[in-house]
Amino acid sequence: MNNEKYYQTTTLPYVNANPHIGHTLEFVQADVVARFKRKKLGEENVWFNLGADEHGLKMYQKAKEKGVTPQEYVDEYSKNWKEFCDLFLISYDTFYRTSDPSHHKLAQEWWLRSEANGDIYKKEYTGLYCVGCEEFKTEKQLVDGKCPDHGVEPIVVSEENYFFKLSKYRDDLLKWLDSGEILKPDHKKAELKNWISAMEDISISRVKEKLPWGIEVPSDPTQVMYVWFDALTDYINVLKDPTEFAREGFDKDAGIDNWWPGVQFFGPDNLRFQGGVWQGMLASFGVAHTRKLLNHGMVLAADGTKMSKTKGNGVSPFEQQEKYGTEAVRFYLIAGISTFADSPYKEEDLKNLYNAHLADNFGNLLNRVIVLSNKYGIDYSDSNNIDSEFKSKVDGFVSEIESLLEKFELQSAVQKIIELASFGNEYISEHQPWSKEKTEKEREQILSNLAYLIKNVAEQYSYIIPESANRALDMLIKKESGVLFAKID
RNA sequence: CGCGGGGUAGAGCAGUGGCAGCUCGACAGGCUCAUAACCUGUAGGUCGUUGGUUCGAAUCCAACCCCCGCAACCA
Repeated sequence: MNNEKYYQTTTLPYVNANPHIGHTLEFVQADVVARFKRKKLGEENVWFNLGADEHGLKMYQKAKEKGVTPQEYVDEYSKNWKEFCDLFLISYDTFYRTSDPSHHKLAQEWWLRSEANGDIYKKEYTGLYCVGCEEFKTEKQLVDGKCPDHGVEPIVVSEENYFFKLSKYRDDLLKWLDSGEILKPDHKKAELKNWISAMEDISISRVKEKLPWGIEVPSDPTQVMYVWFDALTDYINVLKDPTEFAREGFDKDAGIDNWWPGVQFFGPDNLRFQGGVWQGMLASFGVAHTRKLLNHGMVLAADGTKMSKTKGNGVSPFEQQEKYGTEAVRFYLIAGISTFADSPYKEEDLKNLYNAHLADNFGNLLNRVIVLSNKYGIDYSDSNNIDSEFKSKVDGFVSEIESLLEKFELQSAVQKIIELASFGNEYISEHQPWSKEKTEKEREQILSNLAYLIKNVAEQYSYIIPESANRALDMLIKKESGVLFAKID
């Protein structure tokens, strides 16, 4: 029995944001790994967490605008996020919500622990405060010294906040980052280390009067925790108390020690939070650092620049899904988008890659093997008919694919799956089982070999396109010919 | 001189001292079991610019040009 346990989490999006293509990339990447790990380690040994960050000023303001309570507001939005995950077949085990009472309790416990370690202190903070926005502004946010939204000069306000001694952990974090292959991609290390070397203590609370929607500081009811401080603790809180957040049938044994340290997926803007702030917090809590930080790239618009609302060059995951289907989008995000580097999202590429690799290469191979075997009445299901040399070649591909997946090199892994399917097409062309010269015995061996190859391709594809891959296996077993992947025009 | 990444075929990328590669796209031939598919082959690149080191540079060094991200709700 394998007792290795694997835990991974994505970042928690602000719940009032609309899911965009970057979230889709992060979730799909994480989902592919989770599905792979479940296959290798067993369902019960894999835990894939996802969730929503539900506190903060934005949520509070939006709820007020809509005339609903913040809780009602976040309930609605969390539901949308879950639907988004379902739409893209994201097989999370827990969907964590920071507005949940159990999260409040646990976040407060961590606060007290950090405080007991002498890492939290009170300090006066002075800043430019816009009364209209009810928030502090930085100099750069101002236009001609005035708030761009309200056209009013902000006033200088001082308030007392709690601060976290992040600077205390600089050396610890720098040492940890050099202790192994912690961060992917490697070239982001310089950036992170730069930031860590200069990191200062951070404000981790707000005056409750100004921001009633948050978690109370345990020792001071006039203050609430700053969203980052509470939200980040989710990654380990869920391991303590998963009951409220788990999918039906979830029965994983809880406890940090069983599952942590885990693997974290996050985007480019989160590098300093996940790699710096959160790691400092973990050190303060006396909990191990993250096992692996996976920093995916940014999905850029087709012209290679950042997607933005003002430029109107954004790509909506919902539109893409409607246009091409869930699995085509999933496939493109893994096969066409660089796993760790910034990449442009081009619909033309999505179509080409889908047509070339799924319809023409794999889908067509599947169909031709089934049609041939039906035509000649061949049973390819007997594994004794598989040629051993052929089998070891296929197995070699599979082990290469798996070792790439172990290293989270998702795009390279798909390339290998594609190569394996191509090998099938080359093989069938070379051996021509349709030729009149072939004996039944020869046809049986050729088609058995190919059936074995197809089965393996489908199994590897099942992490990326789970529904189609299962359908492929089903068609193969039932010898049911047909078009599995229709071409996209 | 804020920090970091990048500039290689029409497109997306790999290649960190030894004959310029991969996928897609384009084109030609072959095959006919198959989804106008598949197989084989062809075309297409002064590797951002200039200078240097070297027997030899896409790769190392220097300077410069250009693009992108972060710094500012945002994966």
